[in-house]
Amino acid sequence: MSNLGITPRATDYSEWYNDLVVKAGLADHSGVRGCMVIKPHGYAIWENMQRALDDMFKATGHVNAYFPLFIPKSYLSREAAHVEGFAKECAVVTHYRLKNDPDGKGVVVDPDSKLEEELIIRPTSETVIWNTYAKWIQSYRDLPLLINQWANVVRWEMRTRLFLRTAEFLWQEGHTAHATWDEAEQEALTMLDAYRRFAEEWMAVPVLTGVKSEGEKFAGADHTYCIEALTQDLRCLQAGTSHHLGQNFAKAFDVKFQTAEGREEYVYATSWGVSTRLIGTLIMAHSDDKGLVCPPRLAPVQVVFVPMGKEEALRAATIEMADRLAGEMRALGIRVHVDKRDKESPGFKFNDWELKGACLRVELGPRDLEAGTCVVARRDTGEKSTLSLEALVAETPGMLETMQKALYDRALEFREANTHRVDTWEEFERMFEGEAGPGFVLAHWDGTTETENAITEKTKATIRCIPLRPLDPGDDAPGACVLTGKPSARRVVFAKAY
RNA sequence: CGGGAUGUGGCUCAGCUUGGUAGAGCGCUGCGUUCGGGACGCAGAGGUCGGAGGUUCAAAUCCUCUCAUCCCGACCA
Repeated sequence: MSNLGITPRATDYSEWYNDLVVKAGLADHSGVRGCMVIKPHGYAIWENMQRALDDMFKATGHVNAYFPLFIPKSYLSREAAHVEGFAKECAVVTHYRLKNDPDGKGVVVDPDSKLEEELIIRPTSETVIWNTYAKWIQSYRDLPLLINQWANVVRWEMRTRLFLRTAEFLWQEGHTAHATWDEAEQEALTMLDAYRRFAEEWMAVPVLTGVKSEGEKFAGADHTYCIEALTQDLRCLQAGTSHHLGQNFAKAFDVKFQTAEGREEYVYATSWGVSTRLIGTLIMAHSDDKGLVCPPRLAPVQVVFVPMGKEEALRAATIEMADRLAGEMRALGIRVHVDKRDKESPGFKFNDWELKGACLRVELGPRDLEAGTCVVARRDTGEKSTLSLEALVAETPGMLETMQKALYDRALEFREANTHRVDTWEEFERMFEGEAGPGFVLAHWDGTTETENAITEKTKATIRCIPLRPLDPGDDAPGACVLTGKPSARRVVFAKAY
């Protein structure tokens, strides 16, 4: 009995998160340290995300390609700043052969198979890609080069959380080359905006867009843009990044092109990515103590039918009706499931599908069949309504849209209620006291890394971003740094980060 | 990489102090009764107690080493 249900959020938020991910069948811990198994139900969310994002990339002129998993060690040494960022968490391949253990059972690494040059499992692909682009780019006519890849990457993390931080994760990385600084800048901003739209329109998660401070930016970038989401436990979750790499990688890999005027110049670059972490973001934005609440546009199961009936014949009749209606919904492109399990009671199925995040549940019993009606329950509000069977299919898309919008509105309201403006150090410190985060705290900062570090050391708060647009017109007015009192051009966003 | 904890059927755990040849609940399989908010009865299957050494007539239990996982810190999409 005690293993029914999940830990309530109020009891322990991270236990709740773990329970939800595992019990809703999204992912599981694997036997491999730091790595998770993404289960079919979780992978289905990822597939829906991939489809939507990929369409956005294609619509902005990008094409997909695939680059190697292995990176020769020498490549990584080419761009110094970038190495510094990743060196501590790289998996390294040193041998290429196993042999039977001469002393017993099992296999051992064959010492004779040592690689002359070790291979690094990509923590990100800039180096392989720029090594390749150097061969592809000669003329301004080869630009811009707009390529994306869907891939796995490995960062040897010490502490892992399902979806949020694992040693291996799935993501998408776009890598583009441009003739001018401005064009690369435009690209970085375009993709940032694609991420923002994806978060808002598909995930129903409002995000802040901004630029990272020097300390928080991608090592190797000139500057880094990001989208930042707020979780239910009032922490900040970086959901996507878009980097203007300047000419850093072009210089490191000698990627030059000839301009129309015949001059030789280094190209300008961008890279941008989002990962399976988005699934964690989604969960922490909308879900509740009953389980997953998934925005309809990404939900693997948008509608679930629970047919019921005491006697065999009645049950058969409700199943038949459910199948018919489900067929009509599928024709409209709705993702439907008919739960025909015989051994589970309707009550069990209700709870089970709430756990798994089906958006709408259609209860179909003998009494409904007789009356020509059904009961529809909405996952986010729990609200139940009785609909006629004739109206059901036609009204479903509208109900899904309503829920999609309601989730966004609720999340936005939540963020607004948890965004604070703070002007004194006393108040700032108080906000970050205790375990729970305070949400977003907008405060003035003098712009120096020293102050940023000092604030983080004192409060555990980090600068999540410098907003591109003020959330409130007043946020862009000059003020005095919350710690040092030195001049500040605008408010920046502080939060406790995941 | 530091500090703490835990490894016993698929899952959650008891047994370990005081060594004597392995248990419960859930899940699973079969049959029957059930079915509008987490159903029930009966009958079954399933574990060399994380691994390797050691002590002992005898080890899940005691000792040593090792591996793995989880929590708390430092680091991170």
